Amino acid sequence: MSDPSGRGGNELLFLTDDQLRKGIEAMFFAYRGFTADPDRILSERGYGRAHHRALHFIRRNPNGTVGSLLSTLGVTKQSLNRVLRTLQADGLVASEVGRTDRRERHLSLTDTGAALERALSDAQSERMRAAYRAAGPAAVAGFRKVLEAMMDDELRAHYAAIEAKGQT
Amino acid sequence: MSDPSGRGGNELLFLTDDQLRKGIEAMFFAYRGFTADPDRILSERGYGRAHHRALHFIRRNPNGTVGSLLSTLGVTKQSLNRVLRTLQADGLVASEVGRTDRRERHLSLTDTGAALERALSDAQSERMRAAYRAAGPAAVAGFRKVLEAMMDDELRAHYAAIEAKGQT
DNA sequence: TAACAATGTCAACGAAGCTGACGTATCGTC
DNA sequence: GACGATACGTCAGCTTCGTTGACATTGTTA
Repeated sequence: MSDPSGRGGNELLFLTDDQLRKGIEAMFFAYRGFTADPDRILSERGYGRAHHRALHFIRRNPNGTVGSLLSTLGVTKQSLNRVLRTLQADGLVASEVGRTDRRERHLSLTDTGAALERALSDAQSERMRAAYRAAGPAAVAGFRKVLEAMMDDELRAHYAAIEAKGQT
Repeated sequence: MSDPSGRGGNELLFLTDDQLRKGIEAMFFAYRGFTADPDRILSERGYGRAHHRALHFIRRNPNGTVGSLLSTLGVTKQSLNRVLRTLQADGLVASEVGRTDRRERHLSLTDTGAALERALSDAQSERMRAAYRAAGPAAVAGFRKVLEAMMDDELRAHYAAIEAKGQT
């Protein structure tokens, strides 16, 4: 902030220890806000953040296999399976045997599943929208740029692949 | 939604559903990267993310009380106590009876505690620095702006109070 | 047919959050 | 000086969500 814009040398002012620390703390506090709204909805219905993530990425990649979901989420199959089992039992997620490879299971949201996903997504988007609006387009571009640079290489590949698929 | 971008008005393009979703996913993947490096160090020593947070904020506010730490971390005292107990037992954190109010306990890092905190902080800062450098000063300003707008009001107050204290 | 791959599941464990209840020391106030 | 509030610690028990390890089932492929 407040770049003294003096002259030459302190284009590096933003790499100060203090600036880095502020970034770290901002990330910490912002992530709490980021998850707060969906968490409320989820806990009302007896679900947790893990269910949210599963719903989100199933919607993002309908009819994707369990394996692909596993690798975007980055958890063990045992952990995912626990979540998936309850979502299927509750009729939010449907699983279909693969056509070409019958070992695979392809996951999709049922109508009720899609409804919950939408409720969660709306809550989170709403906060995002407010933040975006408050910060303005230029800030948003910077925001995305820094976040992308912060990912692990492997995660960035996932991210890029997902984003490339285009939107809704 | 999905502003057909008819004509003039798409300074609002950044508020598109698709843009918001990308922001959400970027946040998800970036946070994983954000915590990855410290997590590695911590698990080597048998600690978790909760210990990291405690060490971080104790260093940030040396001789702060347990209560103040409690409210910046936003967890219950039982949860914090479990962490604090091990950190004290391992000689990383010192607790001193308050001078004016003897009910209070004031927390500080010992030398070994400070050393671990520094190791964690360095790892995290390193990634932050790389991301900042890759994204550039303008992006960093935007990054911080959006993050601050994303916090809960109450958290933003905490954040502001902490940042106001100036740096190391 | 044999090897490998994709998935599901049982069991056990650990980290880290939560609620509720209770104890102790201390402060402040009537 | 007694009493209620405050700051902190702690016991017990529960939940979510991650982990490892082992094993079965079903299919694909060489």
